Amino acid sequence: MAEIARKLGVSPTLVSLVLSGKGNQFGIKKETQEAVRKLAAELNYVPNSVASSLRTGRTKIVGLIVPDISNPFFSRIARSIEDAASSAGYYLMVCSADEDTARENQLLHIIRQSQRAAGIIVCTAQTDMQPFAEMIEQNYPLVFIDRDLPGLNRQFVGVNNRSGAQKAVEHLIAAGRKRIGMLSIGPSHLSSVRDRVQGWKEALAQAGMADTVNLLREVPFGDVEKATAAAVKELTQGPGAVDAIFTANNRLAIAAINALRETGKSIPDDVALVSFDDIDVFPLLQPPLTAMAQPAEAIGREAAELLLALINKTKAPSDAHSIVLDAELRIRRSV
Amino acid sequence: MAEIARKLGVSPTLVSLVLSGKGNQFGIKKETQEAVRKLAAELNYVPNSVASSLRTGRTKIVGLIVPDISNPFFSRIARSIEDAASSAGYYLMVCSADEDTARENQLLHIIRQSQRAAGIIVCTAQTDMQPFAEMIEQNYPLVFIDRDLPGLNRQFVGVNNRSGAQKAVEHLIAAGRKRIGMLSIGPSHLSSVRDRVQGWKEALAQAGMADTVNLLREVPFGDVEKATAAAVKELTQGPGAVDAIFTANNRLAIAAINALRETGKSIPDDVALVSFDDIDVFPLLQPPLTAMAQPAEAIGREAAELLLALINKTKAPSDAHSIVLDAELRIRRSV
DNA sequence: TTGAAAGCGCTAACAA
DNA sequence: TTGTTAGCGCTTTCAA
Repeated sequence: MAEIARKLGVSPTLVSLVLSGKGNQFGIKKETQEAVRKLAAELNYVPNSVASSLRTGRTKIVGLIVPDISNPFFSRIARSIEDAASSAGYYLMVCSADEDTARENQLLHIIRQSQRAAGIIVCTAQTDMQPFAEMIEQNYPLVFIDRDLPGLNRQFVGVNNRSGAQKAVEHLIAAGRKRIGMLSIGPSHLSSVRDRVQGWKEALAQAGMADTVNLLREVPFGDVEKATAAAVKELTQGPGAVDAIFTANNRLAIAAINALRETGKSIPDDVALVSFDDIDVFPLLQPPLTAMAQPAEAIGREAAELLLALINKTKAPSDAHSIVLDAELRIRRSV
Repeated sequence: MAEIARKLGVSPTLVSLVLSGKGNQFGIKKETQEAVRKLAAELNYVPNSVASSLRTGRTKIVGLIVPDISNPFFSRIARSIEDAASSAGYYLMVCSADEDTARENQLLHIIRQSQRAAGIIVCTAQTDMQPFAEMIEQNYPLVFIDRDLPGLNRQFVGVNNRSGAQKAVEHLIAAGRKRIGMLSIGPSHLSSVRDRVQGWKEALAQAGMADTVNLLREVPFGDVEKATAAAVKELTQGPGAVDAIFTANNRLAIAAINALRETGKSIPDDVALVSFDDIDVFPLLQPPLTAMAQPAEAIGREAAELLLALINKTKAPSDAHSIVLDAELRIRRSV
């Protein structure tokens, strides 16, 4: 910048003003502005973002904390956040916390305190509100996605897990299924998982099948494949065997399919299957899998827009706000 | 930092020295060091990374430019880069360039000039070496992944596409297939795609089947589904119909499966199918799909380590270096 | 064993 | 319409 100023015989201030688009506002002559812009382009000048951030106290980076960026659900969200952020001149910093509360808190703290990001979008693994409450109180821009912490005065973007799950189970009931088991991750305190289980229960209750709520099986995070195999085996055997399974996410669905094949059960003849969370290969399976699709792109876009509004203070930080999108039942042939 | 110094009655210099681990090197009293560290912890002090970066000219961010972070291949790589980077105290900034050369160059230029990242790992969409040549000459830390630009004095991490493709096609030949078509993306200048086509050709030639190189069909980026359907239809019809198809990536494989189903061809009875690039659902298909698996995690890890070495100058930036990993044939039942 | 002072490159208040 | 000056929070050199 100094070089431009020197070559043009003007002050660095003027150059800064012009290049940050405040030329007219400060009434700088059109020709001067032209000259500055021309020389900047010739020299391939790009402002040092570090210096600018230090001076202004703002940074053009959006932080994203998710359990695992290699999970397709989160990488799709990341992509759409990136798109929305980049049209506003922001970049995306991605962190995987691996469902580890301590790691997540460490990331939250460091990213914020070190001024690495102007705000954070988080899919939290915890139920402890305290770390977040503090950030929110201090008006740090923060948006929750997918998993909510409803007690907080927070911004949230996610899907309607309860009604989505209900819709999925109603579809099974409408197809004449009488004993509908559920495979979930757990024991879980995560709002998304809890709400899906809740939706399943409500659908059962409304159909007068409340007595089958004992057909819930919770599989630990760490050991999905083996534990699912065991749960499926148990659910599909004996006199009280299920004739349908509803899974809380795509990983459980995949594990369940494998387990059903191993035990020689046919889908949908012996057991119907519906997954919450659709992925692009489910249509390719035999039979193609019926699933609740989540609008990952919309979640990312809405979350990014909300965060940018908070950063730019176009949104009062204090009013709690939820954007709840609908999941869509994609009927295929596994029911 | 000033606060810590004031409360302890020492200078900011001393605090900085202690907290950046140079306490012993400067011979600062153990007790003083202890006191500084203790108070810093109590105050939850985290250094302002922006100020530190401005002063030192270094930043603890690794830039990653890929065509699309929502593609599972790249999100898996991103995850492993993140892991390697974060153990060295670095964060990951992710940018999707969407196979758009102009966008990619803009990102490269801005990220570098604005000092946003200490180095860049890139899966490039272009063949123009000039933008890269300049960066490399100026010793900017740069590592290529997946797609190489072999004329350059560069660092590269990827898989052996040629020999991998050859292995896949040899597997088809060993199974008695006589007319092996290939579906590729194109017309493509990308090293990875080119090398896979080359491997296919070489395998054919070595088996005395060089006359079937006309069974290559190139599908444009933008329109994979429809163009693949057309290509598959053409390849599988008439007297010269193929009895096997080798696809250059997983998206083409998925499109090919759909196309084969639509035309009523059975896999593998009518047409055998092998995909380059395995994804986690291929084993679930009927039949489970034989594929060349790429070690995405290893690619990310090696690339991150190479980049960090460049950043820390433990590696002389001038010596070109390639890490070429082997793809692995996962034999399932589509052949 | 510790401190003073300078300066990274930019921007914002104030002055001219 | 433009320039001067100060300072963001840290690190590094040099001095004590």
